[in-house]
Amino acid sequence: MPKYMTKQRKALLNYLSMHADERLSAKQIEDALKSEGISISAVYRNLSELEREGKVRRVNNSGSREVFYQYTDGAHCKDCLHLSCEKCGKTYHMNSAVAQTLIENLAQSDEFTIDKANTVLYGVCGDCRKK
Amino acid sequence: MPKYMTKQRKALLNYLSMHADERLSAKQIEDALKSEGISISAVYRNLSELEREGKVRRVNNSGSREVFYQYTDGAHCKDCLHLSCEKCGKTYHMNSAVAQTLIENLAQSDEFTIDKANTVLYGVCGDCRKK
DNA sequence: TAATAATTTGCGAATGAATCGCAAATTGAG
DNA sequence: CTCAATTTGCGATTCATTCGCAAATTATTA
Repeated sequence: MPKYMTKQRKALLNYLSMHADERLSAKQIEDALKSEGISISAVYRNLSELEREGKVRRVNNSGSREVFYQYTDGAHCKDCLHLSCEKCGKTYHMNSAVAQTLIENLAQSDEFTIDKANTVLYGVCGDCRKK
Repeated sequence: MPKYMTKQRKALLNYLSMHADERLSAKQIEDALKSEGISISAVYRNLSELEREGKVRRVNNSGSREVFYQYTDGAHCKDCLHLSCEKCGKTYHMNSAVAQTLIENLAQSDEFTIDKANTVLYGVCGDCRKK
């Protein structure tokens, strides 16, 4: 969709690809790219663009107004539910049979169609639990 | 926790109990109670208070900054996951064996502990699907 | 019921993320 | 290299939420 590959966009894409599946705030990104020379407006504009293209997803903890962005390659995300660790913010991709069963079961018995793209299960991941 | 039962708090509680499990924005509540005489500040303050008491829950769609409040009696919410309809905003309480299995399975195989209080599955409910 | 102390209210100001408008700079095609 | 289209950065704006504080309300005690 973007017509011109500017240095700001290049820097952003580069940074995002280094941090796939992490939850990053706009400010965090701006700070990280400060040295490359990028304004907060450009950060927001490009993130929105990437969101439209389906490469970036906006997320936040339930009930919070604090928004994060996360870059996903997308390839392996077609059919999985997402788990988000409340401690470290990392996203895990779940594509187990159980998840599938849950989704199908809901569709049939409860007549509720899960929107996989927008559903995130919150909790604490194994790594963080051990600490 | 509140010491004094003011008319504003009474009006708010009354309104909320009439709309249990619905997602209401602060503005929506303010508008509805305008005639009773309540300021937006009082709406926010009392909602926060109720949230601290566990009677109100803040929610929003993933990635959105738009916050809603929903009143829950809480009694039947101990062990269920929540389904939220993206069309009508209604919340459904799911306590099926499948959900339980999903949660236990994640805990064991993936070592991910679901935070039931903060997890909402998004999708479309049966009623809205039919339309 | 009147007096009093504590709490809560409403207002207006302050905050902070995100968006907008626009002139200036950058990009890439020819 | 030239030029039109696109993107940038800045500053102003919006909008939900929070804050500070004086004034009003509440409940208690006499």
